Amino acid sequence: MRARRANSREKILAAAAAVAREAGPGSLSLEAVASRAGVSKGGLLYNFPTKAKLMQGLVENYLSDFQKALEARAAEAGHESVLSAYIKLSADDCEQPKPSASWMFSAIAEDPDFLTPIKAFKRQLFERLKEETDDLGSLLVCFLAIEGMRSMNLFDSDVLSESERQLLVATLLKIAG
Amino acid sequence: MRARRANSREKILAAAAAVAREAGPGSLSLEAVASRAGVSKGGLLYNFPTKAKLMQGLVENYLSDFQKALEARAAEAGHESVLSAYIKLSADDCEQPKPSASWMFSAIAEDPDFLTPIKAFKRQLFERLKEETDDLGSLLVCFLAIEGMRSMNLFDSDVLSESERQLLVATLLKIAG
DNA sequence: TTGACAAGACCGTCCAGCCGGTACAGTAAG
DNA sequence: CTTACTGTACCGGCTGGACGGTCTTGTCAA
Repeated sequence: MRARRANSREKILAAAAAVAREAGPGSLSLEAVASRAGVSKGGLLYNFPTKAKLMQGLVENYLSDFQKALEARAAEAGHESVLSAYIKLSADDCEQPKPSASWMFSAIAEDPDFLTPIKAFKRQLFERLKEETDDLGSLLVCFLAIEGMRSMNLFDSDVLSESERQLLVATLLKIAG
Repeated sequence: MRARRANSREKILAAAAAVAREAGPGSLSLEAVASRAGVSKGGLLYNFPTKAKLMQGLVENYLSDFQKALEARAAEAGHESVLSAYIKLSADDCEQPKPSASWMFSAIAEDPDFLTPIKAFKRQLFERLKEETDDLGSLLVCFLAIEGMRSMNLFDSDVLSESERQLLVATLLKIAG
């Protein structure tokens, strides 16, 4: 299990995300990822026997990172609700001009089912948010607005200006109470 | 311009959307589209000399359809605002369980720039909505929530139940005033 | 007959996955 | 200590197949 020089697995995952972000989701080939990770193609295939496994690894990595970040935010003092934590986390995520998850498009092209765990995660998160409020309408609006913000970031959409995004987040936090 | 049997161009566009929707965005090849459209590959390439042109046609077709539908809604009696029309139109669009625009993923994989006209269109729409209200915060929330709803539909996400979506739309219409 | 349009074989390119190698760490017998 | 063996981590050339785009050969309406 231990790697001799470094953890190739993580390097490869990071490289895959970088390639998709910088060269476009259509350019996410095994060779490109291997080269970017400073690993040979054979080495990549050793860690991820198949491209599907690589995609799966990307999804799992993304989800566990997200989970960790959300938990950290929610545990911070001064957060009255998980929803607020989610809003702030998403706002920070969308701060970055470059979409960090373009690899999702590659995954969808490969097989739409790769996103199933992400859908399940979102539903789970939604259920959790439902438990801490009695105003389902407001929650829905907030939840979907965040979804919209994330989606725009994913599509690298500069439809909203910086100040508009800030106003949006402020308004959402007010609604969230 | 006139076609001998039917309008091949539209048939091809529809076939492309159908292939992306049913076989997955990764399966949108020229041969698959041609076959689905009941046209030979040569015939397809006659109408769209290149795959890029086909994608472009898909985008333009989508945008003009959307524009027409929105204008029709906005012109209907009883609509007090374009925002309401946009909300209702989007609600109806998302009624269909199958995402009608999976081809967008193929376009992104081909070249993310294909979506530039869509971004421009959205910005334009947003500017238009801004002019009919003085509550920018509420508009942002509504606009992004719609974006989120559309995004979930696009990703074929069944995160929200039917009744939840209805409540969402009702709440949005209330916010929109 | 002609020319607009369609057919599909064909070519070059690209890529996922395979496979035969290499290097090295740990183990253990002599 | 040394030699032989084993399993892990990684390398990179190869191949078979798929796909985009070209080209030649039809075909049918006027």
